[in-house]
Amino acid sequence: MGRKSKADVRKKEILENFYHVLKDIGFENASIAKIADRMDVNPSLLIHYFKSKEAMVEDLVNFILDRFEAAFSQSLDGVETPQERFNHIISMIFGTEWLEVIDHSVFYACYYLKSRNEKILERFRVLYDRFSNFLEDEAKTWVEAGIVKGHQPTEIAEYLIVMNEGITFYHGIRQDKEAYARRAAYLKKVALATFEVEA
Amino acid sequence: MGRKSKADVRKKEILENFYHVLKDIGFENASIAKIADRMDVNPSLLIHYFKSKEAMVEDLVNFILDRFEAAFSQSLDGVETPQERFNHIISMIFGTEWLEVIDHSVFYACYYLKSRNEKILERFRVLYDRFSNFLEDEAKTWVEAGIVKGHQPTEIAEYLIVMNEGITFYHGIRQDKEAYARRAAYLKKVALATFEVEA
Amino acid sequence: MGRKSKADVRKKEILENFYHVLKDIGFENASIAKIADRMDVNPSLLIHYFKSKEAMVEDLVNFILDRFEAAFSQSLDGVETPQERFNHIISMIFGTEWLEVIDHSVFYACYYLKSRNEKILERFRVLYDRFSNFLEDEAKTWVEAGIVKGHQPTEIAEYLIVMNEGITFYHGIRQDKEAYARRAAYLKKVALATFEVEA
Amino acid sequence: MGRKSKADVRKKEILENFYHVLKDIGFENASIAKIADRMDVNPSLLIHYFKSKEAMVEDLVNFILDRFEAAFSQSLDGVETPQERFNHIISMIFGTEWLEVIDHSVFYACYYLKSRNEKILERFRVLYDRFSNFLEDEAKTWVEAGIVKGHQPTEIAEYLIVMNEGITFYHGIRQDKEAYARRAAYLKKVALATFEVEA
DNA sequence: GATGAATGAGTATTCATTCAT
DNA sequence: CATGAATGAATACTCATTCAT
Repeated sequence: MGRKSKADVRKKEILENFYHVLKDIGFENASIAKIADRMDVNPSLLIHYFKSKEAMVEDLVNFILDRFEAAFSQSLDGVETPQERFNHIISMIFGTEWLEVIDHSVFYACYYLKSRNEKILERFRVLYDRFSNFLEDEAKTWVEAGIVKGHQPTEIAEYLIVMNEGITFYHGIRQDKEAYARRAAYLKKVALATFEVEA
Repeated sequence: MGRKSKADVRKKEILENFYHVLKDIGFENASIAKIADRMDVNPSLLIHYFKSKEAMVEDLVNFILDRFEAAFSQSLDGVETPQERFNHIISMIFGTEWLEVIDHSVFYACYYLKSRNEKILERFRVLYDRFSNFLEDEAKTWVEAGIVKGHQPTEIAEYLIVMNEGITFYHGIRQDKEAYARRAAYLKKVALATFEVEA
Repeated sequence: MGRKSKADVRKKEILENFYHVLKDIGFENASIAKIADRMDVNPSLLIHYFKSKEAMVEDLVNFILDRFEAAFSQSLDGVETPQERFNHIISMIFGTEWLEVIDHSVFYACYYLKSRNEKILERFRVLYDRFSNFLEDEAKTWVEAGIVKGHQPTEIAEYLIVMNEGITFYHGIRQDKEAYARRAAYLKKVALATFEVEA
Repeated sequence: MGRKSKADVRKKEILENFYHVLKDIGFENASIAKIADRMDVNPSLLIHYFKSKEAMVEDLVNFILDRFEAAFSQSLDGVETPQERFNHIISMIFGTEWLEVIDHSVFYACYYLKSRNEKILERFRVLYDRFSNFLEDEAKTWVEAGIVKGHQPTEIAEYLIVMNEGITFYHGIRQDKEAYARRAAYLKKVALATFEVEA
């Protein structure tokens, strides 16, 4: 009902290009002119669609965080039993595909921006609220099914999020695929032990 | 012959001001002119000392990461037995004083910069190498003293770092002191269980 | 769709002002800001049209050398017989109107620039190629009509150019109208003798 | 009597470096800092010796024009009979060694400057006065010796100067050694014919 | 919907220069 | 003699933005 207006398509296109400019030349060098250059259009066209750069940045954060959610929920499509879903989610939390959804540098640029812009902070909160609620809901089924023991669903959710963020952050410095794999494997093992999961 | 060099003192002073400008108005709004304004000196003086803004940013990262190290090692001064050191370090990893050493927004601005500047990345590596080695050395004494069981020193070090970064990152979004305390307490409890520490 | 382009008109206007700034305050003092000041517009408007100062300078050289050509060919309009054209051209080569087309100081600033900018050098080459070819073509008709004797058209062309440049250069130092006239008269007489022209 | 003060030596050294900076990066990019860089000294030292940049530029022009005179008179050392001196001077006027004394770009930068600085103009006048007087004196001996006929010494001097400057200027655009040689040979032949010199 | 003109504030950096040491 | 601190004005250029077309 109500197909996307041309403006929405154009805006998405612009954000796509914005993302790539950020990836290519960095947050500090990105500008409306550079994005327009990349798209071969006039800079004022971007202002026409977004009113201001700030609004554009806010929309970009939405755009990027949406991608995260989409990638996450998409990859769980069709996975149905609690046990399967548990395995799948654990694999993702300690896995590497995660990192390829959004460029590391762009993601942390957005994360930084949350400290400077209330709307962006709010958007991050929504994302992590949803993520946390989602994991909590999942954890309930795991507890009920006896897959994990001895922990509250809320606790499980937070544990997984913290682990995931910690690994990602650390990997940003030690960009070594093997070390990442080794570290992730160890932490996954620890997590399974913590939740008393049987091998 | 020649005028006495004030470079070291002056540079430090400039970096101090740079840090506060970043904290106050953000990375994207900070400029040489703004720092100079704050110091009531001429902008070209900053260039005189640092040659370029890029060099200045690099030095700033050093300055900030040095502070971290200093704060950490200082707080352990005079703590001597393995047991006491273990308690102390665990308290810091899961504690809150950590967060007050450097402004959250400034820290993540620096973290972001590492993706764009090889020298900054290297500086981060050095910091985490040292941190990791330090924790590893500590962990050896804990293992030897039978305080922690069933894990390699390297593993223990990485576990603690990942936990600490994950909590910090997450707290950046959920800036709620009570939630932080609850979460940290839970994760600390889990950590102690993982390492089979007796209460 | 889009706003009507004023670029050609505006660019010419800017170059005109650039020329006058150069004439008034010299190459070493000329700046985008000074030109903009003179035009009562914003400096960034000049960048808007020329992209960079270097491009602007290149266009200025074109603009100035175009003027030379225009002045030269214009002054020959309607002069038709070889003999009349010969007289006219000799008058110009050894004449003074030449000097008033472009300010001496600006011309030599451009000439200097050719050593530093390949495009400008090329533009000078094109000018002198055309000038030389033009004189050669004229010289052919002079030889055929028996006006000049004993020299190849190419030689005649180069002789005249060298003479003209030499006189101009020398006059730059000895800025004395009478001395110039005397010198030019003498050299013209010599030239006519060289080419065996009957008085 | 009175050996050169250290200041004089140092000043010469600075001018030497100034000249090379001009040659390497051009008049528009040269600065006191760049010269000091090249010499590995402090910029304020150059000001210490020359009081201001303008004075430095003026001294540079002197320095360069002195070189010209020195090169010219040196090359005539020991050449004694009028006929020999005539041959020698004609060779130089139409020769190529001339061009190698001072970098073309630097020379025309100085020539340009004469339009902007009265002292520099005056220095050029002195040079060409001397040059002209020198050639006039020589020409007298040539006339007396019957080597050249039918022209006044003053005329001969001016003819030679104009020719020389014209060739040099033209060569700046058509930087082709062979074309230069051909052109110079032709103009030399014409000059000898003009002065009725017997082969 | 899209362009290009125009602005005005801002950027980092360079400049010549002065002065204390 | 020489250095380095410090200034203040200037540089080309980029920025986001507005507005007319």
